[in-house]
Amino acid sequence: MRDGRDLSVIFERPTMRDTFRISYLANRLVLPAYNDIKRVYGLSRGEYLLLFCLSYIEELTAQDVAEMTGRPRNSISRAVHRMLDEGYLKRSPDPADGRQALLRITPKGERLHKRILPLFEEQEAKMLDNLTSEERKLLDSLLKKLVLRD
Amino acid sequence: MRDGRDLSVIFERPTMRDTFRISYLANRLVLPAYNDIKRVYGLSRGEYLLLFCLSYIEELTAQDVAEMTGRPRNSISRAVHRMLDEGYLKRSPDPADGRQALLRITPKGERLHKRILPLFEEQEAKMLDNLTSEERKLLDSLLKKLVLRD
DNA sequence: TCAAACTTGTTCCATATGGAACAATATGTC
DNA sequence: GACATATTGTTCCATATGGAACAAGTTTGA
Repeated sequence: MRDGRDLSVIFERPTMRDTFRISYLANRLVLPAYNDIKRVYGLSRGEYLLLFCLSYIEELTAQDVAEMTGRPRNSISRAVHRMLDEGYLKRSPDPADGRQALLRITPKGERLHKRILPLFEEQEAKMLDNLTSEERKLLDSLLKKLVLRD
Repeated sequence: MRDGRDLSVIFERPTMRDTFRISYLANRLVLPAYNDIKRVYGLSRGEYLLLFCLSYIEELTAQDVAEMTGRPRNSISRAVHRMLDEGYLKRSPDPADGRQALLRITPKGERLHKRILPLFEEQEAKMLDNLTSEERKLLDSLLKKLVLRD
């Protein structure tokens, strides 16, 4: 930045304040980790999101993951194929519905996920480290209300 | 989603909870509006961000915008050229530093921005509409702390 | 029961995107 | 003053990304 100009006034805009702040935070939280993941493990965002979702919910369809993450279905589809090839996921046809398939993470996938998680946790910790524990609880409950909204 | 399965448990993960929530909210807040902007006005995200920043701070360099938004410099550079061509921006060399140029929004750019803003405001209002005004104030102050952190 | 409407996952394609290298200018240091 | 270092904006390029159309399967409803 040239001389001492303070660009952070952008966060004080009268409208779109929360939108811009949240979007900015998301970038800061997530992009450095995705870059590392790409560089070190060769995974794209969609591929990582698969690991992420399946590490917490054991069985999901591609469509489920698309809904949970807000990514388009074709991105997820592409990612599923990559991850199957690499042996991080396995897939079985759903006996109850011939259109869809059930995805699960493999032990190899779980090991990968365990190595990746700290990258995000580090960013999150950095972001939160000037909040008191009270404030963190507040933030947590407010965010929860927002995400469960729709 | 197949039958009544509740995918929202993903928001209760023990780690990366805030990261995932913030990232999810950012997607929901911002992607629909960017799609509309692309479809209706033909502007990409980078192009819109230029309007956004320059509608609030009257004079900025491309580098300033890159820092404020967290986007890479080449994306901004590309956007600047498009917006100059369309007449939404004007640029003048910085007399004090031959490397950089000073950007300003034109009246045409301002009119465009005024038409676009409601798209975002609508999303933001929708997101916030189940928070009380107390909670909104709290959220506002917490987000402020977070964005000013680094 | 059967056709229309919808859903899932996929492929194709056009475009958005960001890293790396570069030229021009500025700054620092001796 | 001059050489090494840093910064700005740019171009080039390889890749990520998402929309649209599609095939296969499922649901709906007369």
